[in-house]
Amino acid sequence: MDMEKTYQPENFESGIYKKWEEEGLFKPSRDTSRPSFSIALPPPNVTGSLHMGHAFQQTIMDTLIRYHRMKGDNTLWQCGTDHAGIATQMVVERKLAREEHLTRHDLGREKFIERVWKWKAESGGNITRQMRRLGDSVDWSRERFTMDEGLSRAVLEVFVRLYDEGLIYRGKRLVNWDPKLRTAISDLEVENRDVKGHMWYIKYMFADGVKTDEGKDYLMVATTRPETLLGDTAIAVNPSDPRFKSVVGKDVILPLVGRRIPIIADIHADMTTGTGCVKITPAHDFNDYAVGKRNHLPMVNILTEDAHIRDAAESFDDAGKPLPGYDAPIPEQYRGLDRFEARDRMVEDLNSQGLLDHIEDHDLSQPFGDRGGVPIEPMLTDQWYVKASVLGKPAMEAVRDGRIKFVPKQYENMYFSWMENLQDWCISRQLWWGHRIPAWYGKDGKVYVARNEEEVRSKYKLSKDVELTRDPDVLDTWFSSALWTFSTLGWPDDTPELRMFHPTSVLVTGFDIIFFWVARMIMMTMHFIKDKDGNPQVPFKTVYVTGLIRDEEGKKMSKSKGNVIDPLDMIDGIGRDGLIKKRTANMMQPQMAEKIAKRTAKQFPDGIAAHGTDALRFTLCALASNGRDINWDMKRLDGYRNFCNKIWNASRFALMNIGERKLEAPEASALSLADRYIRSKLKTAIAEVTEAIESYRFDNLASKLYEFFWNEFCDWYLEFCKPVFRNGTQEQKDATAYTLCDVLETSMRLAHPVMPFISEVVWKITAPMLGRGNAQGTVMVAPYPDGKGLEEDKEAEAAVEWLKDFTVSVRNLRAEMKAAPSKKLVVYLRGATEDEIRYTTENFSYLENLAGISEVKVAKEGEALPPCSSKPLRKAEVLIPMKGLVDATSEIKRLEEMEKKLEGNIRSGEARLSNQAFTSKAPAKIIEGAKAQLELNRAQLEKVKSQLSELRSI
RNA sequence: GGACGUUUAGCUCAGUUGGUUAGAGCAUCUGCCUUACAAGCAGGGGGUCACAGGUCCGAGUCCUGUAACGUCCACCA
Repeated sequence: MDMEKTYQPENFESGIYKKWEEEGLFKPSRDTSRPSFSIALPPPNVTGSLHMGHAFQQTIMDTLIRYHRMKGDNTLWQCGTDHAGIATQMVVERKLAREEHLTRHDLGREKFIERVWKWKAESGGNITRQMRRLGDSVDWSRERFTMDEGLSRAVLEVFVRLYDEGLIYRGKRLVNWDPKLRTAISDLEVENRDVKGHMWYIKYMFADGVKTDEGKDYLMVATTRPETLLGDTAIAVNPSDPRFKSVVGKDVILPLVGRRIPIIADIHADMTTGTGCVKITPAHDFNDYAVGKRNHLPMVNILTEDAHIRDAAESFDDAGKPLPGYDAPIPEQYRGLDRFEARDRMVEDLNSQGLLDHIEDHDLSQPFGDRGGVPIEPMLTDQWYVKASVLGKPAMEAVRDGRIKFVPKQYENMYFSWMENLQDWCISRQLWWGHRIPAWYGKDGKVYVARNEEEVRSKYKLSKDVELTRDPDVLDTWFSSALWTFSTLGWPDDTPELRMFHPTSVLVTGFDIIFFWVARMIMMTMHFIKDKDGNPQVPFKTVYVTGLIRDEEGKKMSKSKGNVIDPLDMIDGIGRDGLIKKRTANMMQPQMAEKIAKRTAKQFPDGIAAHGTDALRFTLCALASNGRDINWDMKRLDGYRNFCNKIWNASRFALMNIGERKLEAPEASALSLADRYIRSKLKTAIAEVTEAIESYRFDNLASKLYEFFWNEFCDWYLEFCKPVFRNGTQEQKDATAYTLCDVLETSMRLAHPVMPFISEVVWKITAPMLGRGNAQGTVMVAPYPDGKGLEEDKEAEAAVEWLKDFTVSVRNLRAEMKAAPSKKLVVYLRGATEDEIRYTTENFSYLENLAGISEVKVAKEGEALPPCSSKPLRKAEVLIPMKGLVDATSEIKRLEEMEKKLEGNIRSGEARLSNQAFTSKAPAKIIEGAKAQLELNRAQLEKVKSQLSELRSI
């Protein structure tokens, strides 16, 4: 197999993946004698596309999966996609509106759902294609979709069981209502945004001629939502507020409406806020709802489901039962108006009637639906709820006692603080795309819950002629996601997979869905899945929480900001115009397009170059510092693409020098110093890399691989190999060839979890040369390096460290003397130890090349040398005759600077060591170190001084 | 209002239970097309570790406080 001269990943990555997949290598071994390792992929939106966050998380998952697979574990990466209720429905609705000018209501439920399935079929393959390009080794044969038959069965099962246990109930309550999507949403889906608004001060006139103690014939009420006054059913004052004590129990006249409402005393009213009087609208405000319940106030709903003023209000009692006797008329002029239009009209009318006292600017944080993007409206509706408080207790316990660990740990705080005051979870959605709620209603409104209509009739003993209608609502998407770890493994059946792979090993996800998903998964799983002793099983043992990937300025990547980069464009590259087109297509605010196009053109004048999958994955790992958001940096990606290129070329070097042939392992005695050294370093690198993976430090994993391969293997070892291949004996050549190939092959296995493709290419060439091929012919299932068979060799390391230091000293001097790189130098070494002299002379062939020298002369102490430029090296000294290279004056100047610096070091060292407190309290090791350092500095100073006096005497 | 996080070189970030003179990549400067690699090689410059106190022989690291930025939660008549 030939390696092309330059690294071009696009030529081989896709082909390699295809082969792996075709050969079924992503499936678990099912070898139960080995530990199981499993990850459930957080299911991406089925019709979505891959963004940087996915690429990041999936890289980490794939790295873990590949590592464990190579270790021989029975490894499963369970994948699949989510139906993403609201998101997907919205996309299809928008498409429908754009292309056919239709709403879903025009089509009707059945036809609409057909369209969604069609859309899924068309675009559902997008994200899985992208995952393949990323190299994800997921078991595609087990791919699931949350609305599959199997998973839907799990959803039904869970719902029915929870209902039968009394943990799911239906009730009329105030919920967060999205008027754009016309559905209830959970409190998690509400996003509070700071907006500039107003506070309106409105006079509510007393009925029956009542006056306050101050003699006013009205109560002043401050509100940010004047339009809701149509639904007011009381005014509240604080029970201990002296200003209003005398009017409690009296009535005021509701402005614009004329209805009488009572003044009540309730602690909700704060004497120091606003005017002290607060209007109570139980059907349109969460606090007021609580006040209404406490005081048994009627609740008056004045809004339609798209937040227009109703033609006639609906009245309920405090238990949510219709209250036809309560007459809450809506003045004709407001009927049918949008809520904000109605506000304007009413404020105008209040003003003209002299009931508007004044308006103040007011900053408030307003709730918005995170999907629909419009202000949500608290709305009185019938919804289904999960009693989260009951399920929450064991879920909290599992994290508290360590059965589930968060990495980084600080996210546990976030989890606890949310779990501690867990609200019941509203699970019904007034959508069409999703799992339909398995509840049926009789004509009398009675509720029956079972897996299907047939079961309802037998379970509740209903005869055939009882008419039943099914609840039209669907479940919150997160309801089915919460079952993901076990529903994908075949639950409610007791499958071998469930026994083998549950609990899963680790969950990799973003902090933004800890509440939405992680917490609910823990609750549901622990309630339904028990181990063989009947104890609740956790869904996963570790939660690895990733930060967000932001753009280079630290801004969130979003379509509307036009700063998104598709991970695939970094892999395969994209031209400038293509990138601009992508970023400005289908914009919600087309006016932004021009700005985005300009910025993009400026930032990427030549588009984005192809970097390959391995470089992208390596970069993502390198940037994955624990618990931090990542500001994406293209330069890092460039740097790591260069690293791939380095691996490529080092491999080419090896093949050029060895040739593709079978290699025999040499006797230990045949190994050169460099061979011993690199084997020793490799052993350390293996230990460090393994430790990094095990502790989820993917940044360390990347930097250890990088350091070893580039700074040790390439910068030094390959250079050490050159003279051997040029001038060595056959035996020396063979030993070095073997070591070179061995270390390269092992490095590829070490790197494979992060860089699956380039490691495959190089491994496939090198492994057979060493007799390490496998039946499948892939590094994917080759054993992960464990360092066995490699020896730590302190002596070789020490010798090579000396050779490196020596080389660096000579290079330093050469640069300072401005000697041409091509000029071979004669170098004197003076004052070295016996070992150091031996290292130098025995390995002169290495130095010749690395330092560009023709001869090393070992000089005795006091021996007269020609005038030299010199540099202390440890306690010895390296000298190069300055003749023709540098004059004495500048050399003296350089040495004087060095002298100054050394003297400074010595002074501070002496001060430290003469400090009683230090010598008596610091550990011996530190004191020894300080002494050695001082001694070294003194020796070096002595060298510098004598050299100085010698030069000055010329 | 409550909680958490961040602040280290021009930029993006490491820095372990406190221990000699604080690191990497990129950028920058100098010199090199040296038969694996110019996507490279060799060498250099660049830091009051946000600020103020404290503990300690010793603080980037521990404690207290301050500031700026960020995130989450709660509240908002």
